[in-house]
Amino acid sequence: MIKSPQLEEWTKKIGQRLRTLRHAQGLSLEDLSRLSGATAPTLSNIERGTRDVKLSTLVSLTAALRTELPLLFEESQNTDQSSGLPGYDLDDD
Amino acid sequence: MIKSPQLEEWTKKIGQRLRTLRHAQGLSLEDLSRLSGATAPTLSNIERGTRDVKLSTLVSLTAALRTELPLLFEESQNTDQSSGLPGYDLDDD
DNA sequence: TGGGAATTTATCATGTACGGTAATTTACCG
DNA sequence: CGGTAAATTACCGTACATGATAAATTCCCA
Repeated sequence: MIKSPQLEEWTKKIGQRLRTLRHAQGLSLEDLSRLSGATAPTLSNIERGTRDVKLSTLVSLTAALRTELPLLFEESQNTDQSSGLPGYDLDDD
Repeated sequence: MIKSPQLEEWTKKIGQRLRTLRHAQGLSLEDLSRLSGATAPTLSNIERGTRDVKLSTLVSLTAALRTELPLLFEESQNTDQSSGLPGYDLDDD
């Protein structure tokens, strides 16, 4: 895979946003793994921007994080759903 | 690949937008193939929404179409650069 | 500072996106 | 209609995203 600067920018930006969203909800990689179906190592790679991620993966991750896909691409956004969320019930799998 | 309704929505929406953008610039699949590096069959599949496309592909396509990646994901947008474009010079590759 | 949780890294297997190419079908325009 | 361009479909081969799992590393807090 030839990695253009453009692609690198996006993979990093998207990864950071996913991690921010996950942390904002107090989820570990394993938590999100359970919620999304992606394995923890895969999530780690994606959040660090080392993967050429597929659309299907982004869709399932945004669903698991209860956010919208376009949020990952918006130019300037407030990922700030900082603390008080409706809340995941981690026992409900 | 398990295809959720969500994913299907996005692949179709993105495909349609890409095709609209391409047509708006009077490009054939082969034209865009030359500009983007993706082959014409691949482009055909993506535009018809039959592919779980990778981020790198979307990045190169939006670059070739001289548009921005977030445009593919925006909720309501005007893809309407209908007719009179600055215009590609197909000889300049 | 010690120890468990969280994350990262490392393997291996599998599925599939994508390139390349050719053949077929469809669309368009005289 | 007929013919050419455009698009779709069909193969094959390769690369790599991802799952599954385990090991190593880093984090963090009592």
